[in-house]
Amino acid sequence: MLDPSLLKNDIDNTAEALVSRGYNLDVDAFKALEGRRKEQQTLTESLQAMRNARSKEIGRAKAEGEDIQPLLEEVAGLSDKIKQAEAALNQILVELEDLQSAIPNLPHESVPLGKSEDDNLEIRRWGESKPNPFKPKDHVDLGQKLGLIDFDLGAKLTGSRFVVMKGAVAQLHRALIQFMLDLHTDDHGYTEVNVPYLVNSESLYGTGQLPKFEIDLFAVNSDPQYYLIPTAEVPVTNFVRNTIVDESDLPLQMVAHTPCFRSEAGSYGKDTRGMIRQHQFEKVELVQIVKPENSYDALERLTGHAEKVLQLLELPYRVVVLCTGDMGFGAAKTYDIEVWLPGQERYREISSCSNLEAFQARRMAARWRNPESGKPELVHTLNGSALAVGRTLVAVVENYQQEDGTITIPDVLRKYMGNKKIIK
RNA sequence: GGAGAGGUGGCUGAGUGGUCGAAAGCGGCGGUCUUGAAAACCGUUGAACCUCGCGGUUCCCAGGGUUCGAAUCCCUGCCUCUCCGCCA
Repeated sequence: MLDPSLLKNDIDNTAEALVSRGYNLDVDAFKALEGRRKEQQTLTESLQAMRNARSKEIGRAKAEGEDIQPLLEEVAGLSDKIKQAEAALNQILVELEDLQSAIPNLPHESVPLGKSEDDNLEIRRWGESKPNPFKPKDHVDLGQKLGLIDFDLGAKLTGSRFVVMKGAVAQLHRALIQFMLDLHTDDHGYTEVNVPYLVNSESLYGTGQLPKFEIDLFAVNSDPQYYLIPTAEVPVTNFVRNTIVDESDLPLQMVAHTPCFRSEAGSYGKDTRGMIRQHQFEKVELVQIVKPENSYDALERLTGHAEKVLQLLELPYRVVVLCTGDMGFGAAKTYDIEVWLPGQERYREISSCSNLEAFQARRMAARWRNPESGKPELVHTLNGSALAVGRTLVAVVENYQQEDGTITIPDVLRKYMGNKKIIK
């Protein structure tokens, strides 16, 4: 949600800034609706004020033993009028809310202009893909040859875009999770949290998935309706929904490992091969709740925390800053980290680190008390994958493959795998 | 699943249907005192929205209802706690 005062007082500039990310705000419709709101609110509140004053008078008159009948007659019908006015106002407020909750965040000034991922800007690379003396296989072939990654079984149990990992690959998957959690808690100062995988619609509204992106979610047939989380960002960021955080508790830095569930509506035929795009995958997610003045420093650090995982795994990667047209709905600025996949001979997204500024905080009413103003003010929220576990596993398998199809286990993971050195 | 109790400001906790946005205490902030601190004392201290301002509106878990008027009465839902049953 954008600052409503931007829409009320500076809507033309705001609309222009939104165009850069491909969103066309209907300025005239908004202005008209906002005008109606103002008018109806003034009317409603003056009727309410009248009722309050008269009711007080009646109370006083009754206490003094006066005849209140004339006063009662005077307010007859007022109550109905107020109800009508309130209903009309609520109708307008709902329309305004619908409109406002569908508007994406404004991009930060440092974000490059662009229309699609082709306009994203690479800002650094780390590591080099080892020149292979043999033609590298992709993780599907490798996994099948080892008999440890079974897509057919996943499809039998559930359907397409599900997978079963077995034996040492399942163990590698678990080792990656533990390695990442230990790194972020021990070295980067995050608090590990374990959270629900089902959330309510309020939480999804708070982080921006609802109401606009319901189609991307899996819903559970429950009453009230619950949804499977598409990312740990949802439950963890919502820790601070409707709360005023103590200044001394900021920044909040939390790390969670969860499964993530995505319907992948609209990506039919995309990445159908392999584990890159699954309906269910696991992720280690970083979330920070910070003072506004610190949020861009925090974004750099958070991105660095995600990069550190790849560095320790010695996986080559690059960092790109997303252009205005390619950013997610709530993001003001996003860095994607892309890992080198020899099987595809290209970099693929393995992490996305975003500063949402006050966009989610406003939807969530997540605030802190600023001692300078003495007032509650909105916090800034950030999140980033560190990392997507399934894709990291793919990267390890493909980058550490040997000519005979076996996989060397990265040094930092061996202690989590009984000091095993190789998967064969 | 059965029986009961309860949800009020940062926290604890009062609140006969009518100056209640709400007593009191704690905490926070400011001050007096003190070499400094503590203690004591005095004052102050919820949020959102409308308005240049005066001021106004809304909010006592949520949503409905009764009433001229609801924190207070009624209905529904959600959540918490206690006891019983079941259960990983």
